[in-house]
Amino acid sequence: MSETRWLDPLETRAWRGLMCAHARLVAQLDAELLASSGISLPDYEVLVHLSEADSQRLRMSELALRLEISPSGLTRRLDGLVASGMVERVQCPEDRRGTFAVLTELGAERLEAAAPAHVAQVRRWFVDRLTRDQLCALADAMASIIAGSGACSSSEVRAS
Amino acid sequence: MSETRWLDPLETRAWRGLMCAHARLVAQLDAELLASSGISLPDYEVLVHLSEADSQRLRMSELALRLEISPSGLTRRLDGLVASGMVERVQCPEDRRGTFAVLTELGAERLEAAAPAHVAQVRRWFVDRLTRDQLCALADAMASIIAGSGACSSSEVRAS
DNA sequence: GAAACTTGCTTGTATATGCAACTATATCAC
DNA sequence: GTGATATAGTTGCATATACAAGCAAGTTTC
Repeated sequence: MSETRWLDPLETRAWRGLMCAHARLVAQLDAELLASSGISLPDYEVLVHLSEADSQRLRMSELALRLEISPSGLTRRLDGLVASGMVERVQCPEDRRGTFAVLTELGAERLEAAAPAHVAQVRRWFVDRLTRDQLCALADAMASIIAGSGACSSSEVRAS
Repeated sequence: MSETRWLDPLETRAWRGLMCAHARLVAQLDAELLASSGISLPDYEVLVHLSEADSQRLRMSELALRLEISPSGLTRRLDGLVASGMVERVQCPEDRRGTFAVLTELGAERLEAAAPAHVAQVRRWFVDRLTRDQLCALADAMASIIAGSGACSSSEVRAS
């Protein structure tokens, strides 16, 4: 075992900065989204993915991959969204084990109502703090990390 | 209310990329750390912060700020670390409401044992995927975001 | 210096989220 | 086709984490 190569100051700054910035952004955006539209950030992300999908529906397994959460986590998250009428479960006709999560009319409306304020907050706390070059460098850097990490749900980052 | 200015492709790529890369990194590193040393990533972070502090101790409130978690979350996290003997609680003599979390001998040993493998994994999944320029751009970008967001526990990012 | 307020931490409670086990269906091997 | 295996999703259980309320010790106000 060779001598450990510790992180130098720049590496540390980048690593801790990433963790800290993420925590701040998520806390801020979740709180604001909940206050402005009564939808949590995780729920919002479900709605966004469904709204972008063909026929506004995705298989549970595919949705879990895109959201980076466990299947069981998604089951429970969907329970909540179904209870509030924003999503429906529809059995997949080709594979009767499978279930589609389908965005409802109400879900689409709630999303449409929530989105402008949320996007404005993403701008405020994230996009507007960075130059165009920084955004580009950041996007490339994140793509490298994602490409290096396990099974990349292909559509995760390239989409829209 | 003006027309919503949606995120353009680059902005979206940066934003989603950040969320996705973070999720991947945390999942990967937590699993590996737990497997290699039986310490969870959140616990490891507590140990790191204490090890870097003067006299290997920090007030609960300060530690919670640095870790970006709630006071109650820290109380419970510390309960676990105290139970496993890696941290002690010591009443603050100047302010008897206050408590110091103090790294124990055992905690320092466990941290020292865990650190090399963990740092190697941070290199593997994060540092090594980026060029020096990317690391620098990332560190600066994250610093801008953190500076823009609420009360920055001053030491969070500049330290080490 | 006592009442009102603030601060530091913990505890009650609610919600979230993952792993492992389970059920149901599909696919493969022969 | 029947048994073995694999896959999709859900559920039991354990753990995590936050908010709000509570308690104890400082601080301020008068």
